[in-house]
Amino acid sequence: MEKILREILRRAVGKIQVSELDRIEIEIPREEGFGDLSTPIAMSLARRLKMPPKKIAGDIINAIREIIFHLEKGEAEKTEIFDKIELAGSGFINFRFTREFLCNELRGLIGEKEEPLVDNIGKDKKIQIEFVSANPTGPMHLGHGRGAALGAALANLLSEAGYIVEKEYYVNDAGRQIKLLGISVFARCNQLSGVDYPFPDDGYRGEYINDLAREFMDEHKERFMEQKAEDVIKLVTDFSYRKMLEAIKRDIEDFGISFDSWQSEMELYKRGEVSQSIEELKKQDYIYEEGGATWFKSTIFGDDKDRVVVKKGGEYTYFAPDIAYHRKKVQKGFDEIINIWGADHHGYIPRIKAVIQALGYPKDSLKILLVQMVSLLKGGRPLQMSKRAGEFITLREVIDEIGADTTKFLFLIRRPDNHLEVDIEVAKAHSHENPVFYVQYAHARINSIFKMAKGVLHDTGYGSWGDFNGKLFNNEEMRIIRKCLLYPMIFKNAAMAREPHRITFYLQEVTGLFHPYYQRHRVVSEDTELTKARLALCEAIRIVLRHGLKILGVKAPERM
RNA sequence: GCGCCUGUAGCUCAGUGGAUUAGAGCAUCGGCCUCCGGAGCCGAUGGUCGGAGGUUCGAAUCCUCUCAGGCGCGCCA
Repeated sequence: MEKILREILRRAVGKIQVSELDRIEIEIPREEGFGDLSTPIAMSLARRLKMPPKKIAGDIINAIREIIFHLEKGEAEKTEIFDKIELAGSGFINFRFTREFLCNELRGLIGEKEEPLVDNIGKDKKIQIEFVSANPTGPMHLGHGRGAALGAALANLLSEAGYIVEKEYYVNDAGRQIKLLGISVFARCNQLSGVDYPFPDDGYRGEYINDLAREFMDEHKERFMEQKAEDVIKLVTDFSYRKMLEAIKRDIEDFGISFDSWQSEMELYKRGEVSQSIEELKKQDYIYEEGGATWFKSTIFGDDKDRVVVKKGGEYTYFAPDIAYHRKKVQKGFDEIINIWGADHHGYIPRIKAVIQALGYPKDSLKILLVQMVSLLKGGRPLQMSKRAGEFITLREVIDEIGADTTKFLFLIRRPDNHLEVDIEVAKAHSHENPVFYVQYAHARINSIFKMAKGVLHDTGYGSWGDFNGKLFNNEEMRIIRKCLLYPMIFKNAAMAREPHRITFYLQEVTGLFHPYYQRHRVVSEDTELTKARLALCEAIRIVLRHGLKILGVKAPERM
């Protein structure tokens, strides 16, 4: 429905002005009463043409009338497209489609015509999305979970939109945090065997550290006793980090998401890519020495200050492998790189963007999405978590409590850069206050309608319900059909904005129309013609629900 | 001190490169069960879009200042 309007507008605008227009804005009006679709294009043109918007809008409308007159004359079927085209407000053009046109579009949506549900806007462009990348020094927490849900949904969204997407997890398996994990576990091991050993001040303190220590002692007690402390620490560190990474991989699997690539930080060191990347920057004169340290001139690209890459002692900073990592991303030849980070890392953005530019890539080819914190409520009251004691609510606990599907949906219900509150009482509720349930229930309900309808239609000798009679639809049904037909546009906008939460919102809107409708009207009745029409409507809803839920990574249950 | 994010109905939040008469869900109040799943539905109440200026024919949206909350500002990761 958007496609045809866009084409008509493109031609109409071409008629009234010479220069090509880069963008034709088509909006979904705020209020349904305004029309099915609208365009503020006359107002955007007003400045350029130095003419009042209303005059331009009038000209465009006239041009459209001419175009569709020819269009309709040319076509054998002669379906009129617009029911109403009107100038509104200070220059909006509102369009309302005819019932015939909409029903025809509905046939397309439910698969009576060979058309894909959504446009290919990616055109095989390559995008990498890096997300989660939680340090393997502890279990995944809720923030990681939100990043995971977002990254996976974004990947679904973009690959469905025709992009080639790679999902990557960057494993911080080198560096101080891993060492600290090892020492923390080592200290606990000592305590287990009755040896007094100082626990590091900034060590990891969660219960899982004790578990790791116990596991290690069960498996390697003899080595712990016999070998030198230095060697044992190495062993413990390696053991602990592997166990944690395994645990994270299990969390991710049980959350129902997957990665295409696991990039190890250690490997970047081993293959010399860290030193190579700094050499490369040096050749381009972006590196200098000062105070015994090696600096990257990130200020050239707008960073607040230059950043140290090699410390005075000759050790690399955390930033150094990140340079190598982003160089690797660039070398892989993606058209766009998306990093999903916790919002507390926002201060890191300018220096990474600087790296991208120093490597000769445009600043905008790297997009960093920030994910804000998630706080848990129970019955409206916040659940306390004390980070100090190393105790926080893990993703696994929440999945076990409310299920992976519900968790994903709720993580995608808000814009990522807003704080999110999840009330687990609500999340567990099997009622309309639980938005996940409400949406899934609609799908299950439609399914059950179809199950029932199957028998009825066969009994009356009618096979397909695809040849429905659109004249039988009432206003409420037309409203739902319009909503369903907007899906491709919602999808496209969500994909272009890289914002999966728009799908979540849309799904709630569709189901918000369906449930009341269901309450008022029987789909399956003795009137076979009417039944067929209503089934077509249900099928349209079912299709958009399935598609949308698939993007979110949430099951569309046949029954609940 | 500097930087980033947020501030829209009692609560949680939409509002897509200004633009038509500010929206939704929940909560609250009042209704609805002969019927495809009541795990539901209908109706009502409710906002000077944190505040003040400015740009504009027009601002929740852009600019400046300001208030409040969160988060960052290491040769930590």
